[in-house]
Amino acid sequence: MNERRGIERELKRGSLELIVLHLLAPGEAYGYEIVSKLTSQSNGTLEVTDGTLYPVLYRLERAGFVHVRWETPERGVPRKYYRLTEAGRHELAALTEEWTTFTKAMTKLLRS
Amino acid sequence: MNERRGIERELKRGSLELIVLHLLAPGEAYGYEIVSKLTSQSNGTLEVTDGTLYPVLYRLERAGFVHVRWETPERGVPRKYYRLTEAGRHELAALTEEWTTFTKAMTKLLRS
DNA sequence: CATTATACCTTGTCACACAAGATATATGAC
DNA sequence: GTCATATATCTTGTGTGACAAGGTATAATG
Repeated sequence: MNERRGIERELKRGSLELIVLHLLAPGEAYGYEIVSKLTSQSNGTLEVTDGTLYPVLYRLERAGFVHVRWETPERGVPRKYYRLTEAGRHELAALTEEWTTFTKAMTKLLRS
Repeated sequence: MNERRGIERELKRGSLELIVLHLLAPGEAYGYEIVSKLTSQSNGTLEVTDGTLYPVLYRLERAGFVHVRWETPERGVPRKYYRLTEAGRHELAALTEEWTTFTKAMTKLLRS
């Protein structure tokens, strides 16, 4: 009881979209790949379940920030590849800016 | 239309409790005072409305992280003063740790 | 005396991270 | 052969918390 659910779940809010856009910046990637990458790195701090990621990707697509391409290999499960659009790059820049501003304000406060 | 609501609202999630605990660390304070302080400083980045803050304070009280004291001056509106408990100080330390870990992971990712 | 500032509280809305389910194919173990 | 695991996608429901928008009451100011 008293679960002590931690604040990581809340901390990710607003940051997750930025994380995904950033991961797509170097080139295209598919959903499962992003989940695996986030799970393996950063000691799981930025770990995300697939049930969380897929809605994010859908939102990004809906907003025009990513372009989607299906790839169906001769053997294997089809993959959905995501690639940043021009609008997506602008959004990435804007979110990075917002995130940095907020974090700087927090850091300044916590040091006072 | 297309409101572009920004991510600041989401970014505050999880951080706000930490902010309040931190502001109470030097000594007691009352709600309206905290709202004013946050509104005036940090270019409004960490600005909070009273409708947001009071529920936070209530949650902190409920969890035993703050102690509450009413002060009714001979003239003027009564104020509700909040002061950290020992459990509150531990929570402050724990949240600071969690926040720092998360932010470091994000910073590392964004630099890659 | 009407407005503004101080100081508190409540209700309803919205967004989103996540758990828990589901589907389908390929591979490896026994 | 079949049973489990890994790959890869998606959906539905739940809980949480920041906020808008309302409310009450007192003191100061023009």
